[in-house]
Amino acid sequence: MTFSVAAETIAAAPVSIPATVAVSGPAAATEKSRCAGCAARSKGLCAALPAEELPELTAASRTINLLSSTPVVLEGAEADSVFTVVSGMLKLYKTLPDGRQQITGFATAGDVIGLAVGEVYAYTAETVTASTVCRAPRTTLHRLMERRPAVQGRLLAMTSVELSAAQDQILLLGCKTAVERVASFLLALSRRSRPLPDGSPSVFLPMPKVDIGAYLGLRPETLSRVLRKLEDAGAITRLTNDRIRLDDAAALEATATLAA
Amino acid sequence: MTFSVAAETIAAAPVSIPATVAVSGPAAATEKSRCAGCAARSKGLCAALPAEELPELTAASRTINLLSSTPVVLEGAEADSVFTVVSGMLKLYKTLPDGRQQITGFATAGDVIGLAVGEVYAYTAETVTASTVCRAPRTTLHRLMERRPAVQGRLLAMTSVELSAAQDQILLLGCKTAVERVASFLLALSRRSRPLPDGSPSVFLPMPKVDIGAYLGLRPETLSRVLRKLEDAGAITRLTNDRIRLDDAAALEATATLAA
DNA sequence: CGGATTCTTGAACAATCTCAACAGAGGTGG
DNA sequence: CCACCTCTGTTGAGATTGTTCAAGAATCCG
Repeated sequence: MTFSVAAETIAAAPVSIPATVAVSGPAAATEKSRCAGCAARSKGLCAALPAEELPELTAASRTINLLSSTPVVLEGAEADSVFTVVSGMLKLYKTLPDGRQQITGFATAGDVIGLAVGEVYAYTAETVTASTVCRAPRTTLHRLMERRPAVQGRLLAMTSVELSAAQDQILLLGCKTAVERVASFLLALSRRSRPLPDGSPSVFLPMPKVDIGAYLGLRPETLSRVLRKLEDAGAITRLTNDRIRLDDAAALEATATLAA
Repeated sequence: MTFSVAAETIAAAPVSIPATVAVSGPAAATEKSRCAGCAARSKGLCAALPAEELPELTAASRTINLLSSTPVVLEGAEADSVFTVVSGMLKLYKTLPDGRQQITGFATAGDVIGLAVGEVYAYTAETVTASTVCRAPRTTLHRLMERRPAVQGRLLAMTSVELSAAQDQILLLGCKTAVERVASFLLALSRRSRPLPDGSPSVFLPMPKVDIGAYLGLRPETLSRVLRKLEDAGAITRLTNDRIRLDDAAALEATATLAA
């Protein structure tokens, strides 16, 4: 269940977009205001755009609503578009020839997807929940960067942060044990979440356990066992299937072996 | 291999530089020509600099010669300088409180070291062979980027390539077996090396086996066993302790389970 | 040439994975 | 609104991979 957003439809489609509920160009809202009223206006790359650039971007971009489990970019496909996540969550992953998959990250509102070094996408991006993304041609981004150094600067900053996160993940995958990985993961997520009404930190995990495992380099069975262990130790409580409360963040930090 | 971004120069010295063999300011060569004649002039960030920027860079930077096993930047220390590797090889690593180390990459000529997202370095960089690096104040790099969008663009490109490499490493650490990791590593290195006189590809491994292990998420014992296995299988030949010839690159590729 | 470090090899051990079965959650259709 | 079906998640037991510990060999450097 998703719904459409706005209006026009030009939409070239190099990457197939199955399960799309709606593609919207300019329509519902005033064309000129689509970007201005966007939920991601103040995030990611768009935050670096002055208001006067919005009309061109609005004209060049399309908002797309997607159901869950829908691929947005495919590893190896020609990289001609970039996407900004407006809402929802996507998983980014790489696949080995024999089918093994490694999730390199999860993208949420404001994150940019589809930046490629070469001609093709380096990873596949797929929605894990119903999501809204905004597509723009790669050329538009390039033009914008030439004209606005601030955009390039913002992109550099975002890429640097991602690189730093990737190196943390390398540390996690290369050195840490299963429990340490899970504890680190929960803590990292909790820093980006709002605490529960009662003040205790919690994390929202809309993605399936297999995906969390694929992100942490663990099998879902192992993840399940580790979560049980943490729960038995009183460090966490599984409130629902997709929400965990951190009862003892200090204990988690102790077992997470955070970087020095 | 990995790397960092680029650098420029003025020279303050927040990080101690033990074992320095020689620090050279403007002196050996004509001051105005030091950068112009630098071995890294056409590499990394410097490649994006027009000749007219060189004098300022030369004035702001210092060339430093270092023995092996010498730290250049320390994880957690104030990040006020950036370095460009002129020659030699450095290892970049992160350390856990209990001493476990994960090497995130090796830096060679042209690579930039010390770019930080925040106020402090995110990793330690240490020479693995005697090396020459060029130090510049972070502020000089920032000034240069403002004045020359091309420099920022180059930095973005380098960072993007690094990010892509980091994601490949995440795939390697998260999914691959020991043999697959070693085969992938050897192949990756061989792509950047010159083949032997007889035409067969080979790789130069100046770093100790422990470091290769720390890069691949393996113990040195495991690495040793894997190399023996590959040698027994006829895929490689260990010419010397630091040079391996790839006798059957196709077999290595088959066992490397390269990304799709 | 000698001491020390690095590398290699062996054997036992531990962590994680694999396989398999069951339980629970969510969605569908009656 | 409930029953059914399927997919996801959990749990157990055994198999594997890679690690740990320890000793011997090779290499490096002075």
